[in-house]
Amino acid sequence: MTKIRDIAKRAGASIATVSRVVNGSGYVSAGMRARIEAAVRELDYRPNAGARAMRSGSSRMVGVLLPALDVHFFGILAHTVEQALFARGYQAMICSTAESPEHEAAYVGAMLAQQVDGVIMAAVASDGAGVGRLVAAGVPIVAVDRALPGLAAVAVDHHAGGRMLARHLLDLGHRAIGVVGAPDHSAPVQERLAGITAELAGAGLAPVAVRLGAEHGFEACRALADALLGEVLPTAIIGTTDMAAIGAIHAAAGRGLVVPRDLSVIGFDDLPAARYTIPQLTTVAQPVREIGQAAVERLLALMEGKPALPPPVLALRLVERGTTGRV
Amino acid sequence: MTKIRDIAKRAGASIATVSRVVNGSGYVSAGMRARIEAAVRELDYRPNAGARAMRSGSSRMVGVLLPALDVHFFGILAHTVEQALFARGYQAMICSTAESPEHEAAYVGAMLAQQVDGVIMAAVASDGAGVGRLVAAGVPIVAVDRALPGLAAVAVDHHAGGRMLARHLLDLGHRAIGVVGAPDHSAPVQERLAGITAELAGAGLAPVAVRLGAEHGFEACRALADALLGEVLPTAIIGTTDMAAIGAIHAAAGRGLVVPRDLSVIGFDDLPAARYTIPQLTTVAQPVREIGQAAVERLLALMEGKPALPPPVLALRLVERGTTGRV
DNA sequence: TTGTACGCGTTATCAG
DNA sequence: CTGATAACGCGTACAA
Repeated sequence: MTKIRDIAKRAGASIATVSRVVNGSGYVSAGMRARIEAAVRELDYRPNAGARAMRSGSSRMVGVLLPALDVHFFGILAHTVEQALFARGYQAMICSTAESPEHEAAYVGAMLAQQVDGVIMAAVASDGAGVGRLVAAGVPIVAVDRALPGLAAVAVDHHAGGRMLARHLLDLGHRAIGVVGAPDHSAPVQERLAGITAELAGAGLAPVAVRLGAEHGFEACRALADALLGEVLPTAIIGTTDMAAIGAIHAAAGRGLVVPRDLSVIGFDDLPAARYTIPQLTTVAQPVREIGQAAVERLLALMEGKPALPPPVLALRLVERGTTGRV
Repeated sequence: MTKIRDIAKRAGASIATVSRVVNGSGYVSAGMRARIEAAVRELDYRPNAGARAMRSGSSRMVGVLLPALDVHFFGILAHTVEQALFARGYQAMICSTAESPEHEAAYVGAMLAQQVDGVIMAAVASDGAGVGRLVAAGVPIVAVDRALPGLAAVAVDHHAGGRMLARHLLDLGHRAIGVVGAPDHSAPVQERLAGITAELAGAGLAPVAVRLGAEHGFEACRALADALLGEVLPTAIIGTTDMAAIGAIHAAAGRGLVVPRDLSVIGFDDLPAARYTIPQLTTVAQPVREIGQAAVERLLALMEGKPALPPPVLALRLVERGTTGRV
C-alpha cells in the first residue's frame, strides 16, 4: 500500500503539504500541487480510510441494515439507497440479517466498530436490542419501510395501502374476499391487513378468510392460498405482497379457476414480478426508489444536524392490470 | 464511543491487559478476565475497526463488487456471499457499480482505502482498469459468474449451458429455434449464445433469428422477443436468461400464440421468477448459492495462502416445467 | 507557503 | 501474569 509518506518523498514535499492537496484544505503553491497530484496519480495513492476515520472522527460510511438481500424488494431498496449514498460521497455498509437476531446483533456491533456516521434500517423483525445500542451510541438512524418508535421514518402508509386494496375490490362488486399474506411477523404486512379489515368493516364486511404464513417464498405462498381455497371460495383474494398474490394465482390455476373470471387477485408492492404473470397482476405500487432516496436525504440531514425535513410524501398508486375484474 | 482506555480504567487494568482478553491472546488471570469482560459488556465496548486494521494490517473485510443489486440474480448472489463471509468472521463490503465504469473505479478506490483483505467480483462489464489496480495492490481476487483473465474464477460453464438449452429443444424435435437475450455486453450471455450456436451447428442447424438487447428489464426483453416474432415464426425460443424467456412468453401471448403448443420457451438461471408464469418456465438451473459459497471458500484459501483449491464442480441442471413441448 | 510534531485507538513487544 | 510503550497512517495546530 502506498501511503502519504511515499507521495511526500516522491514529490519532494512534506506529508502536511500532501495532506493539504489531497483534502483541498489550506494554501499550496500551484507548482507543488501539480507535482503532488502527479505523484498521487502515478502511485495510485488512497488515504487509508481507517486512519482517516480515526483522525477525523467520521468514516463517511452509512450502515444499511436489511432483513435480506435475496428478497427482491430489499435488493432494489439496497440498490437505490446505495446509489443515493454514493452520489453524496458516502459509502454504504450493507448488511442483511437473514432475519436472525444474532446476525442483527453482530452487524450492529460491526457498524459501531466501523464508526458509521449513520444507519438506515428496514423492517428488521427483532428490533429493540440492536436499535437501542445504536441509539445509545448516538448514531443517527432513519427507519425505512416500517417505522420504529421514536425514530425518523420513511415508509409508505401501509394501512392506507390495505384500504386501497379492499376498496378496489369493493368497487368491483366483490363481497367475499379472502386475504393471503407473508411473512406474518412483518409489521407492514400486519398494517396492510388491518387496513383491509378496516375498509371492509366500513362496508359492513369482514374477510371470509385470512391466511398468514411465516415464509414468504413462492411455494409457501402458493400453499397458503391453496389451503384457503380449499376451505372457502371467495370471489377475490388479496395478497399482502405481490409474492402472496402470485401464489394465489397459481393456487387458483391449480384448482381450475380462471383469473379474473372466477377469482380476482390483487397484490401489493408492484415489484417487477407483478408483470410476469399472465394476465399481469393488478397491484398497489409503492415507490421503492423514492423511499430509498428520501431515507438517504433524511439521514444526511440528521447527520449534518439540519432541521428535520418534513415527512416525505410517498404516494401509493393502484395499478390496474389484468387480474381483477367485476364479480 | 467507549474505547479501550475506558474499559481499562473501569476494570482497574492496563490497556494491554484489556487488549489481551478482547483478543484472547496471552495469559490473563481468571479474576482480571472476569472484571474486564464485565466492563466490556456494561459499556458495550467495540474495538475501533479502523485502529485495529491500521495496527494489525487486516481489516477482516472483503469487497464484493457486483453490477447491480436490483437484478434478482445478483441480489441472491450478494446474499449468499455475505452470509458465507459472515459465518467465517468476515465482513462484506458490498458495492454495486450500476454497470458504470466511474462507479467501478470509485468503488475499487474505496476498497483499497478500506484495506480490504480480498475481493469477490462478478460480471462487471468494464473490467480491466479496476481489476488492474486491485492486482497491482496485491489484493487476492476471485471472479464469480464470469471468469476474468488470470484470476481464480467460480462460474458455471455457460457454454455448456447454452448447449443444454439447444439440446433440450432439439430432443423435442424443434428445428426452427430463435434466441433472445440481454444484456448483450454480458460475457455469460455471449457464451451461452455461443454454446447454443455450437450445439445447433452439430445438428446442421443455425438459429433462425438472434436478438440481443442492451437492457435486461422485463419490458425490454418482451419488446425484443416481439420484434423477433414479427420477423420469423420459430417453433421455439431460447432466452439466455429467465428474464428474456419470460419476455418471450409475454410476446407470444401478445400475438395469440399458446405456449407450449404453438411455441416452446426455455430460459436460463432458474430464478424464483421462473415459477411465476403459467405454465411455469422450463429452464437450465445454475446453483447460485453454491457459487457464492465456493467463491468465498476460494477467496479465503487465497487469502490464507493455502494451496489453490481445485475448481468447484458446479452442476447445471435442466428443470423441465411447462413451457417446452414436442413440436 | 511549507514543515514539525502530536494524538487518534489498537496491538504487539519487551520488561518486570 | 501484568503494564509501559512503540508503531500503524493520517490530519492539523503551530512554528518557521
